[in-house]
Amino acid sequence: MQHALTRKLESFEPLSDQARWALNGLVIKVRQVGARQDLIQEGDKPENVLLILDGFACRYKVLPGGQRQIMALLVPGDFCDLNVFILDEMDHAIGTISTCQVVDIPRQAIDETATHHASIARAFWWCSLVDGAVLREWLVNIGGRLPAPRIAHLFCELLMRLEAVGRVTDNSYAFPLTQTEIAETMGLSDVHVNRTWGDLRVLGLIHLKQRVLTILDVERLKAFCDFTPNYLHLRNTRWGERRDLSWPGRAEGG
Amino acid sequence: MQHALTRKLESFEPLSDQARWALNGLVIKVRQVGARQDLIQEGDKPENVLLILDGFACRYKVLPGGQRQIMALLVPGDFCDLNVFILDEMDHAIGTISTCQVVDIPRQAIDETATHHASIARAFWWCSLVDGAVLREWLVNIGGRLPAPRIAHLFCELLMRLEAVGRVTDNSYAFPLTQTEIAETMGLSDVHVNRTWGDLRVLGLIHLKQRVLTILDVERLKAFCDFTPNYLHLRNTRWGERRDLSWPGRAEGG
DNA sequence: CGACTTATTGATGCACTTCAAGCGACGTGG
DNA sequence: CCACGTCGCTTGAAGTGCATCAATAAGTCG
Repeated sequence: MQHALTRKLESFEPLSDQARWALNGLVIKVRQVGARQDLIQEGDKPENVLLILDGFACRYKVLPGGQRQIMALLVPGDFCDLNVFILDEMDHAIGTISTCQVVDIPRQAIDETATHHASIARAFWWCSLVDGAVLREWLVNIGGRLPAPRIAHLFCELLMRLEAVGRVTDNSYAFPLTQTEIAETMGLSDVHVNRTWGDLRVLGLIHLKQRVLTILDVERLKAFCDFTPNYLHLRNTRWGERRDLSWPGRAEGG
Repeated sequence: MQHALTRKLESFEPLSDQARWALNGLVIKVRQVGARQDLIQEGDKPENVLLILDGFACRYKVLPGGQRQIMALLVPGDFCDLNVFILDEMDHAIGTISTCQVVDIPRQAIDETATHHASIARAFWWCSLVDGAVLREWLVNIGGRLPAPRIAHLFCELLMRLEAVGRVTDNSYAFPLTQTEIAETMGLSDVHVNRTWGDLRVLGLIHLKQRVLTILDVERLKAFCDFTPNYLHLRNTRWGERRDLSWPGRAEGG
């Protein structure tokens, strides 16, 4: 079975067998990390690139008041930082939310793979750009949307991102965040997240049981929060419009 | 006089004369754009990279309710999008705030310059990474800080970013944003921005006159909003800690 | 089973939004 | 040259959405 990274990259553009094989070559040294552990701390200077193979992690900063702000959720197939080594040191921390399977990929291996496979280099670029786009959408979400659609938007986004890596069945996916952690990502109090959550439940939009979230009515949830998936730039999935780019045989260096 | 881009890149690492010369070669086809004009619209597929040489611009999205959310401020030396052409189309718009001088740089020219000058390629990478870091800090700002420190933080960040491109004198810089535009970046109402602004003024922290903002007490303003400049990853300016890389005589062309 | 974390609910208060009106600066046209 | 419109800033008043504090219930892990 192909792992999350390959699936994700192929939601951008198809890969040759050689490219897929090269990607598999990156995934050695898998390790298991428990929930709520730091993978990287602020001030670190990581030499390896981290890849999340399974589980949820997050980027976060802690404000002087002690409150934590989560800035991004990392799901299977997501890189922690493809090119941090250019910077002097990490300006934020990365921690697990659930138990995670993490891969340490030497910087050199990334570079070499990208050099030998133009399609992978392009796909890595695409990852970085989409990460930025997601971040911008989060800013819009927090800055501009009311609490209920704000939370709903997160659920919609995760539905699509997890779908792209094969982690969704029947509009359900594993959702390990506590309400407090949702509050930390959404700039709300945990109490208010709870009440808003209740509203969404009453509206018949979502259902949560044993850390599995089910979207009861995808279209209604999307309409509820004005979810527009263009910022995820998926084009090769059932959500992304499949464009007629008709790759003329991809010219893949193999 | 060297332009903003060169200055900015040199706040990351020093450049050779050849590299500086190559950068100058990118800056042809300068055009003037009036205030409050769109440079790029959502859905566009730009072929050129835009560089802001002078003035303020912003990234923004418009929510269905009609409200605008500004997601980033672009100041002299900032690229609009170094690598958008990998994506299918723009997921947000870019518009000017003040009158701007903009350069259209063909994608090919960017690629060639980066290929021939490793230091420039690295510096371009650094630009992208810092853009992301700024975006994350904005998320923390909007999600976690109260209105007064939130606005103060913006002023601190602009002070340093503009300082890096030589647009600050005596802790003053041109500040063309209206209070409504500040509100649109901060996720606040314009009325509340006005009141909060008044608070900052009463505290003796800032002073605005004829679109020139003066930070009256930089250290106090920084302390007020817990400003930590590490996320800007400057190391070659008077703010960034100068690391003992021992450049043999700054090679400051001037 | 007992300790601890997570979810839920109530009560209280204030920070922020919204609506609304007035003011100064600026530009335009009669 | 002054009347007028527009735009940005300022201030007031009113309502409420969200945070905070607090206590209980439900779930989870040893």
